[in-house]
Amino acid sequence: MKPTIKDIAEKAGVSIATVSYVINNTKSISPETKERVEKTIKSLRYQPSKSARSLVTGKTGNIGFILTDDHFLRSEPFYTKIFLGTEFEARQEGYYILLTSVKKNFDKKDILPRFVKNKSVDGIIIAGKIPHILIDRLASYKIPTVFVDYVPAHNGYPLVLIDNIDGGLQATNHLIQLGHKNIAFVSSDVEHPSFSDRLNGYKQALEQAGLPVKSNLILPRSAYEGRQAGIDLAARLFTKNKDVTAVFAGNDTLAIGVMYYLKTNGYRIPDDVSVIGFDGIEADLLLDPPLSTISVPKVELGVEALKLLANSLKNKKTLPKKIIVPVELTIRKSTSFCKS
Amino acid sequence: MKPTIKDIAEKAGVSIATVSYVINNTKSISPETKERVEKTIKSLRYQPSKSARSLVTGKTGNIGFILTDDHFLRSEPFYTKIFLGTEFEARQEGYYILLTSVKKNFDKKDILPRFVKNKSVDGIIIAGKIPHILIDRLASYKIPTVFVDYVPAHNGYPLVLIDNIDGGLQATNHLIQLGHKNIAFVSSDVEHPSFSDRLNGYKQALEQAGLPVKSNLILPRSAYEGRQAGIDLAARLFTKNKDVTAVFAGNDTLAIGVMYYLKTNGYRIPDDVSVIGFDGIEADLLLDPPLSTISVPKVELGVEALKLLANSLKNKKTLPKKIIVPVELTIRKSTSFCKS
DNA sequence: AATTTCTGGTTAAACGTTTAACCAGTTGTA
DNA sequence: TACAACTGGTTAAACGTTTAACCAGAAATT
Repeated sequence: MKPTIKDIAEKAGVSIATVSYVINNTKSISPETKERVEKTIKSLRYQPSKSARSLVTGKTGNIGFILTDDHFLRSEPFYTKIFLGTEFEARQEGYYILLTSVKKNFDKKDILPRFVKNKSVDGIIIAGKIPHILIDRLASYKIPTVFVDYVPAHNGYPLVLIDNIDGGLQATNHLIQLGHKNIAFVSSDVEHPSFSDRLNGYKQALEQAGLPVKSNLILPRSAYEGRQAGIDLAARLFTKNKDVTAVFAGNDTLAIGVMYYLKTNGYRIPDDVSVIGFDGIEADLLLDPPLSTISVPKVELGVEALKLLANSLKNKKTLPKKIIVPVELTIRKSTSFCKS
Repeated sequence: MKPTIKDIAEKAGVSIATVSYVINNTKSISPETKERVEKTIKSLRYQPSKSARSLVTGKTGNIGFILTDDHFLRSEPFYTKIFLGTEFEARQEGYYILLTSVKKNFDKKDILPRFVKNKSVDGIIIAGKIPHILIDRLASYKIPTVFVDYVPAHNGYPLVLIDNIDGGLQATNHLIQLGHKNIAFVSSDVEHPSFSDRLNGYKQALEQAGLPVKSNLILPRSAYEGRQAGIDLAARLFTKNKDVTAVFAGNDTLAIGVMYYLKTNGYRIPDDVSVIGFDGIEADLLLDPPLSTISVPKVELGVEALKLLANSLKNKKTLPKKIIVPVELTIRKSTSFCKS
């Protein structure tokens, strides 16, 4: 049988309260007793019962992790890595993570994750863009929540974000330094706060360099998704603007679409057109040339999210906080000096 | 305050035991009382406390899901989809899933997932190949375990498997029907039971067709991993055997490596060499031509694993069972008639 | 010397369920 | 008629913790 706190108490010759105080070190106990108790705990391989504990404390020791299934299934393991970071940090902090995905098009009729309905989590981490209606419905449960890599419309939530503006700046500056003047920006959905920030970085970089911001070179959205959006945007861009020599794509998936369009239409990369992405896709031998990109420390995002949540669960009084993690320019082969 | 079973009992004018019996319908209760209780439950939005429940039943309501981190981070979301299936089915069955990854090279010094050490799961699902030492150490905890997509050396475990032999048969038959005679098989690690089964299917197909099984066309392992292994194997294969017209790769990643080698060495696919993979990678516009493959119903694998585990947790007496899920040939553009 | 404060501990209630044991009434059976 | 067997319910113990309240003795303060 699994030993209980009672077994420890008896074997160590103390009351169960003392054992509890030792475990949680929540009261001053003499060093001798403390050691004696700790020894018996070890010798019996005692592990406190989580259910008994949470029954009395009202805490579950669980944290929910929510993302949309299309994000979860993205072939580039972006959110998977964030999750990995979260789960790893959760071990340190003694939490379990309940991972659940919701439909991208979550609507009224859909049911909320079970763990929020019966409150079997102490807090929630939401990764990436999720439907607004879901956020609203979640809010009514008053469970502490932190967002990673997404800024919900209603603020007041603690956030862990990528430095998208700076990333946009770095990407654009890189192209500017290579001598490019006609630099385009493409995005599948500029409503998404990440994309709009990247666009802002792009604009700032151009202004700082004294280059004009041309609205015909900014394609903020597409009717398509994923790579197809990149193809679509590139097609629209290059049929009208023959003088574009560089493209900053809002993310790597778009960039891949753009590259696909360019290659199938006779452009050479980077000789005719330079392309840079955003997200830090792994170097991939199928991608020819390898894509220059803005690298994002995904695991760290997840770690920070959990830390933030865990802290606010302990101190109760943490103000809504915002953590911005820096990004880094990764130069590969898809960008080079402007030849025209 | 969250309502408790007591609130329900009072409002419905019965004892808490009755409420409990209604909820779990574990005793005969008159229809009228039953309805009255159910109504009050609804009206107060009552949800039984998981911790109280598991304290007395000894069941946690959780299931652990273990896989290695390299599997979890594979860019093709193979195991991610299995997980999705498991998690989805878990909702139906009322379980939560605790997902955790272990290092691919788990060894003695590494610590076991927390949820097994303090027994906060009722059962475990293990997806894909995991280190043997981990399996052994897990075994000592006597937690019901099912394996998905991997056959551990020690048997007696319930298994949910792909029909690898049949897949090998189908792939090879497809090539044979296209007129190929010199068909190679490449694998990164034939110790892995999946690969050895696929190889067996390959051999069976050849024999049934009256074709010789040539050992020089079977490359069972590589010092490399992933796509690099495919490149390595193709190089070894084609420098020695000029007459090979078709390659059956043990999985899609290998197949991609093989294709990469062929293309960069002047072979046309499928005109000079046909290539078929295994796993059912999504059609991908970067892959030229799109890869013919054996499609695996990943989500279903996960669903079946959870069902199997859940059943054995309920009936206690389920014998070690083996569930084989069928696979399907997906013909795309990387295979065609033998031209030589 | 008398009082207060601190130290290191104990006792017991509480958390919200499940479930064995019991019981009164009703129905069925010999 | 007497008794057995259901039916539909109740009572109360148990699960394994945490923690407020208490307490005796030692140390510190007046």
